[in-house]
Amino acid sequence: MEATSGKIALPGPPRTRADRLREDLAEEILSGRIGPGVRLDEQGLADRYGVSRTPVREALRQLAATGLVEARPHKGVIVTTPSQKALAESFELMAELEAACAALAARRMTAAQRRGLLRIHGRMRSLSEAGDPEDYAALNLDFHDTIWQGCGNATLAQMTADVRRRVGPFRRLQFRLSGRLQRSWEEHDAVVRAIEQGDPAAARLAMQGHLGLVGDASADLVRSKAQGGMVG
Amino acid sequence: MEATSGKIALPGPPRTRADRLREDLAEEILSGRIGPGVRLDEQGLADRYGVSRTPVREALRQLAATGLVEARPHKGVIVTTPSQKALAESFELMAELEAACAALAARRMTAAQRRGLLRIHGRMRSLSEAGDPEDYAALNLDFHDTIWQGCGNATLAQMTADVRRRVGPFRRLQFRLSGRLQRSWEEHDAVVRAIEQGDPAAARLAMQGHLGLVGDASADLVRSKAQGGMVG
DNA sequence: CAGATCAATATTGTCTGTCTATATTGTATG
DNA sequence: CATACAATATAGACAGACAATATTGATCTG
Repeated sequence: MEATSGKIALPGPPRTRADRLREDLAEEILSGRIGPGVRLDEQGLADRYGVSRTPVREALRQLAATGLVEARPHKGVIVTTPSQKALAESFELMAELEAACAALAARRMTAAQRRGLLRIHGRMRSLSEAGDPEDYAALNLDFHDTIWQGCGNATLAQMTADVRRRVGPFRRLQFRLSGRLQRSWEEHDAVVRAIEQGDPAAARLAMQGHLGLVGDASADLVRSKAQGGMVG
Repeated sequence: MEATSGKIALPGPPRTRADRLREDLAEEILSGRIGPGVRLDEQGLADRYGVSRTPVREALRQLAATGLVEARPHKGVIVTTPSQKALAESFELMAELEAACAALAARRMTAAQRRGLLRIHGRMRSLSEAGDPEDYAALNLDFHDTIWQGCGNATLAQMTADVRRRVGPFRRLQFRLSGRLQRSWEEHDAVVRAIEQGDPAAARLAMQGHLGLVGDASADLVRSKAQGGMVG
């Protein structure tokens, strides 16, 4: 998967330096190596990467357009530090998008895609029983990716993937992993069953339930309480 | 509403020339004055706007990041011409987002927001009966905007507004207006009633029905048939 | 000594000019 | 007539400089 725009699979490697720079920076930010709030100095980056300021500026503008960094005139760009509120909103948005994918997937997934989903789902069962959070998390991405692809709407799939990527670095702060694998697998199971039965509504609800946002008050709570913070 | 990023309300006017240029160009594209497929010459734009190539390039990069234009290395940027498939996908995405907004609004709208919605809804009834598509369309935006704001999730609201704005120039190509006002108002009425009753599921379904994507085969059709075309 | 005012500084925004790389076009040649 | 190659135009990138502005630090005043 490509770094910045999140395009699923591009033919050749990108050509311009600005593109490469943008992807490098995006990767460093999303992996946490650069970290929120850090200021990105134009000349410094130019020196570090051995290019002039021109491609650096273009890369930064593109990153700013994706929301990964924040640029204010004459003050430079900094890696965005989402507020608690903004994070909660993004999680909720992600849940809605994933749920929409699941609902559409229940109607449109091809037989091959369903087989693939079942295969992944089966492997995850073993990992959940064995208690292997590492590999489980890796396959988890495949699981969701299969559903995204199965929704038959590349635009929606792309947007869902993008949102998930953006909140990715902050997921660990909100989820406790240990012991949750079995629970997670059971929630996945509900999604898989709904898709198998071709029941969009059930698939939507199951996915929303999996992402922990069915009727819960957490989002509403954050919404009413947390006001301040930075942009996201 | 601001032009490019779609931010709802900014305090001061933007400062850098690149920002202004980006907004001007976005406005010209969204209003249809520039039109899909048109090539945007850097030097030409620089001359036209009395600036150097630098801010022009940055503006174009930002527009490319939003998907309004498409930039390929050494070939210049052109206004994106979404394929039929991409358009259908965007409409479906918009419907899902609007439906999510409606569902959340049913749970979270404040009393004041509900009053505002009812007020707009009432005025639209008169316009629909009078057969005034012009004013009806104008108020229609307010109607949906009220629901976006009422969902209590600014991130979701922003994304919904952005998607709607992007497909805006193409809506007229797919919708026939005359005689549809009454039907539209009735669909709105279903949404309003669901929100009034605080029924998220009903609100979601009503909104999906309003946007013409409940169980219909149009999207699936386009998906299976239309393959070619340009990016979107 | 605390606080405010203003100058020095650093960084971004922009310009100009130049050079290079690549896509396109046109021409010549087999 | 088709292909290969050269000419051209434009985008990508570089370099240096200046302007605009935010930040910082020093100075001055109460």
